[in-house]
Amino acid sequence: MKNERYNAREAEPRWQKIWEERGIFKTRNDDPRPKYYVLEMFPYPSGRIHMGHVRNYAMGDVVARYMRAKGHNVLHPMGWDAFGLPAENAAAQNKIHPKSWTYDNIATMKAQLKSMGLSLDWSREIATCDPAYYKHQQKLFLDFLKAGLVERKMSKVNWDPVDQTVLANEQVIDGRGWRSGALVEQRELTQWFFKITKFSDELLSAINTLDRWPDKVRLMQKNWIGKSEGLLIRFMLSQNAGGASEVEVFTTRPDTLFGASFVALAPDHPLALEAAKNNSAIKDFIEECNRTGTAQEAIDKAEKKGVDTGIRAVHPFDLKWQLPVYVANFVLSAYGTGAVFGCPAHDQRDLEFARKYKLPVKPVVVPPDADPKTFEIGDEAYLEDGVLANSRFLDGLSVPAAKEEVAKRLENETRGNRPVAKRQIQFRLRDWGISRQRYWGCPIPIIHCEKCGVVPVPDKDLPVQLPEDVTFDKPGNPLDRHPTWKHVKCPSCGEPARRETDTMDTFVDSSWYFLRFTAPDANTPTDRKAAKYWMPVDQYIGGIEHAILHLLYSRFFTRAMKETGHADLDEPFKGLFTQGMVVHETYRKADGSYASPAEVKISMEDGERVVTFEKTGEKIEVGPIEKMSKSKRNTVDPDDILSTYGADTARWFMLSDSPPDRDVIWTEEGVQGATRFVQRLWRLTNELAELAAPAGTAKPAQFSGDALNVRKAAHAVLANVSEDIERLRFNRAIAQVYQATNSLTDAAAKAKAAGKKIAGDLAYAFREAGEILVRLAAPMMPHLAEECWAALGHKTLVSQEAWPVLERELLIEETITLPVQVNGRKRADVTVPRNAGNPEIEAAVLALDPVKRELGNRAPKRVIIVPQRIVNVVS
RNA sequence: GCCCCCGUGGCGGAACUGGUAGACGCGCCUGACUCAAAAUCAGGUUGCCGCAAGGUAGUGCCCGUUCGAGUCGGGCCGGGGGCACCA
Repeated sequence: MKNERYNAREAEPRWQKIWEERGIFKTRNDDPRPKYYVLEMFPYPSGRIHMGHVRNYAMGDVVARYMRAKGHNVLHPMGWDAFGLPAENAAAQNKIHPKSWTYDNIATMKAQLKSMGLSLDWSREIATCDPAYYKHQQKLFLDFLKAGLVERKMSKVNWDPVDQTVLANEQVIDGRGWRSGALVEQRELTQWFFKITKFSDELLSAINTLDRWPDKVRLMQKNWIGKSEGLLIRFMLSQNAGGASEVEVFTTRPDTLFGASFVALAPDHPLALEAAKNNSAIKDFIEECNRTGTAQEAIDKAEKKGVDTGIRAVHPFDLKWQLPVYVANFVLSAYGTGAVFGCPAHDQRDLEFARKYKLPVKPVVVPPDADPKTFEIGDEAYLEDGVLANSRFLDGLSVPAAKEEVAKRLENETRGNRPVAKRQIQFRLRDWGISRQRYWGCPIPIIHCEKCGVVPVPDKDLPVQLPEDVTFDKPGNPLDRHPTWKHVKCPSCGEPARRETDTMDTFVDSSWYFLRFTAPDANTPTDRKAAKYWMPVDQYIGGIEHAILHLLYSRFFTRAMKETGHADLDEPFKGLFTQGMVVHETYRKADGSYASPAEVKISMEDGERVVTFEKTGEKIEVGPIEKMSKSKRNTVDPDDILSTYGADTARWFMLSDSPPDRDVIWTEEGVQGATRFVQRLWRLTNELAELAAPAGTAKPAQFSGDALNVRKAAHAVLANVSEDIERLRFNRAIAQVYQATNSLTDAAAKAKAAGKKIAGDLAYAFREAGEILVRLAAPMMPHLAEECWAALGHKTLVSQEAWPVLERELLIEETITLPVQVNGRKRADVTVPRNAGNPEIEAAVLALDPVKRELGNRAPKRVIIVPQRIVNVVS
């Protein structure tokens, strides 16, 4: 045994089989131990797993195995985010049915995940495309509908002409569909919406309770919800314009009202459209704005443009003061009222607009130390805090006081029986449109009847199943053109009616799967008892790309499910961790084409790294390190890695090199290092198996010398690794394991070199240290750890062993070595008893030669002693 | 344009609340074993001066606070990410 190399290829499947046969990762809902729910974002079954998955699931598995060893009942499930457009695209291209394409992919990827040796409870596996899952999603939809959380409304939608589908605003990137990249068109459609805005305020304020989320994600969500407090102000018009006698604007800066020099309307504001009726310049301008639309946004950014409508608005505080009303390209119709008053001195966009059209620029807020008479605005608006000026009764007030004063006065002034202004809280967040004109999604369980209108599908008829006989040869929705599927009888009146042919956004599927995992076979969407026991997810791990949408929708869903009696909590994810990407350097051939890592050969010549194309020997230029992608050909296939090096090596390396929230660079050398360590730990374990006391030997009463040192080192590492895993600092945990391996290897070599038979306390210490080391490595390298555990003479599985118990007193040293500085510069070390008093330490320090040399004949001015830390002598 | 994050050896990165800068890994160099290679083992590896002991500079740049700054504050420079022309 001793001289054999560890053979991962043979050992890994063997241990996986044992784990599976004994069902040790199956989790029960009625286990008395404290619960711990660790979840990684479930994958889309695209075909094969990629390195990002390996990293993500390796992290989750470390947490799961660690918490299990710490005595928790751990839920660690896996499933498939299985609906979505790629399946339909594959169907259209390769004549494979989306269902078989999806399930084939699931089978492949499941086998890949299994070869990673993850401690998953596969009995809870979910696929969102399974009618057994989406049946409950349809029930949730209907319950939400009943509870007033679903709404059907006409709305202008982003139409993706390539995917033939509607996109949410958040799915439009630079005016293009986020998947297809096609230019998005505007269309009017009747859509189903989840009323997420009902929870705007709560979703925002509860972010403050998510203290185990990354600050970055919390900030992104806050910005996305976008709360702003301001004032709605009515501006009377000097003449009626098409029946309108006023225009309402929203502002967060009512304090700057006396600096107003114009009013601006969005291009599709009703008043703008009215004004366009008999003014071709306005009409042309509006058309120009519509034509350029969102796609031209970036180009338009530079220039603020507008057209004077000729209409004049009356200043709310001065009936004689008239402001020109413009239609402007920089005013958004979807936000606020679609109209603003322009205050050029204190808004950059307004300033640029005013300069272009020679409108007045009057500062009304000036820096506290500036003279209002001479303060002028140049190319930049003044956005800082300051004191009000040129503002009549507001002069001298602070900005908040002025805001308050304006609000108070205008609220109390009525014109046409209504107050001139009212306070308003405005959110950027919009309702979540979920209708998709696609086949491969969860059908919306609604029937449209001529007589009865919108009729929910009765619960007993759920699920509304997708028909399987569909074609993908034409664009558009196969459900809509299916010959029979949509024709049904109205559940209410029995007359012929038709089904809703839209399916749900796939973000719906992933908004509650974490709840379903707690009772995957329940015949209601959730088993409330199980959900109550397991939720919230204690540690959720996934990519930063889901920082906004998926997480926000899940937070909404959890609240909506609470309101409809399916759950008992608001926040689904107590701890969130967002991992970095896996990146790899890129290789370019002379002709500019990319080469894959598998095709190149890397060698060292005169200390220089030389990369060549293996087949032809041609030189390769090493390009920047980038996210692994097919187009750059810098991907590494997990299957190759797993079959060459084994799962433990792949997992180890994925966790070792970089902090988990940062990108990790995949390098061949790094993997080699990891695989070397596998062998080192295996050799050390076998060495220890010979040197150490047999398993089960009674603990000696006393330890001294090397035995004590071995124990101290082992327990110090134990303390650090435990803390590092708990804080998800896997790279540090691994560095600690390396260190422990080094010191134990040295200690073993020293003991052997001494030539005496190792017995007594040292033999025991070696066993203890070895067993600690193996268990510390186990969450990261579970297969090797099992093999080592067996080699140490155990019949049990290390996967089921408890975490080593820390003996804290071993961490306390009797003497401590303090660094000694003179004037902040390290000059020496001093070793003193742990509880030495300051005078004692000072005396010892001043007696040191380097200190005496630095001080010369002078007496020290001060001696600063930081307990247990450092001594600094100031001369 | 706005907001956020990050700059530490040849490389990835350590350094808890201000307290020995460079843990650990990779790479490289030297040596041992070997006919040779791989594997393994031992030693070295921030720059500069020095045989060495040691000294000296050093965490993107400048300034400040402090007995003491990679860490805190101000101002720059560079890189990355997010976004909303959001009034």
